[in-house]
Amino acid sequence: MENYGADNNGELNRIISELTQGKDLVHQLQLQLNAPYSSSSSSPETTRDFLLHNIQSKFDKALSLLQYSTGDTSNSLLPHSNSVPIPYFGRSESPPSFTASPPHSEDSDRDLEPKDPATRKRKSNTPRWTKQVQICPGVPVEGTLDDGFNWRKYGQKDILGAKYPRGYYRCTLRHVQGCLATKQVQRADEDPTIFEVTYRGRHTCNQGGGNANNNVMNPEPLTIIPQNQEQNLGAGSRNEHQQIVSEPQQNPQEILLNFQRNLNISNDNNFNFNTDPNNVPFSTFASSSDIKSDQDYSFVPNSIIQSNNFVESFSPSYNFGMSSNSEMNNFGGKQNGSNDYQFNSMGYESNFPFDYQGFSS
DNA sequence: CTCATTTGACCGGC
DNA sequence: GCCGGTCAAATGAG
Repeated sequence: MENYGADNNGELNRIISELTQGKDLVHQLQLQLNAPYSSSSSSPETTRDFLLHNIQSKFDKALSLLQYSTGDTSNSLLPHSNSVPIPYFGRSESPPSFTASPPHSEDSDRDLEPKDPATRKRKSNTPRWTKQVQICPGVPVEGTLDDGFNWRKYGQKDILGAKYPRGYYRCTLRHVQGCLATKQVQRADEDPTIFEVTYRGRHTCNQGGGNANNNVMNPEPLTIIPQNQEQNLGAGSRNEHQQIVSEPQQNPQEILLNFQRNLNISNDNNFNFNTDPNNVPFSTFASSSDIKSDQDYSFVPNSIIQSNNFVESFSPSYNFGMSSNSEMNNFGGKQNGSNDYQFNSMGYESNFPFDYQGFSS
């Protein structure tokens, strides 16, 4: 589905070059980290910071090149990317023919008193955008797709004409901060490995490093990928765009994904290149909550598989801090004080709340 | 005990 | 009346 012309070959070489340099830099960083205590001229921290900065720069550049080259969807490196916004997505969505819901939520108690009629109106004119996420076949989906936000499932429904039920999620900070962002997740009929994630509303919460605006505009730039875990992707809040995360099929993707596979960062702060790429299944994104302390993690620049509209950069926000959100939404089990590695630039971990049972039935 | 998920029921648009 | 979206009690996990 992709045809790479001569121009793209040139771009591709540049991308490869950048990634290769980045890989070398990672290796250097690994040596730095492994070194007991180098008596070099500069302090270890300075050297590491320097290397880190360069690595980020290389990745950034490669991503920019990649996304620049994917600007033309006909030559897209993203098999199903669609740079065209799709304001209303789905087989059953109604046009925005009625007035907007008032800002207050629909959480009022329907049993105690009549609801404000408007409270249950569909949020038809709230921002809506869809992304498609493809998972690795055979890999359990029971985990999460990390989009940098914490979601809580509030419903699931069988949709007419759809094989799989649709899951409904809302921001966990809905009650705390009045964030009205919601999302719907549905497995595609045609390809069960593809999930359609429809986001509605903007995050007004402080998830994502406390910058709501940043949340709104930033899809997930970077996701941590524990090996042997399920895919963990999602969109940050951004007005109307579509994304697809797809399995590598063409050279550039393979290159990048091999790169991803080979680049790990382990929990002891060591960067590693896997010697065996087969060790890391593709797209084994995982719930942050599933991350075990002794696991290796793979950096995956989600931006390379995102909308063509973006030129993402690796944000150096490798926040290894703990999530302090008391309303953590850890689907598949609660989590209290476990290590939440925050690799999103938004500085927040979240789980993609897939209910595998629901989506696999 | 707390909190997230499940699931049947309800609500509102069409 | 149908259907999608949401609510909230029940349930279960940690």
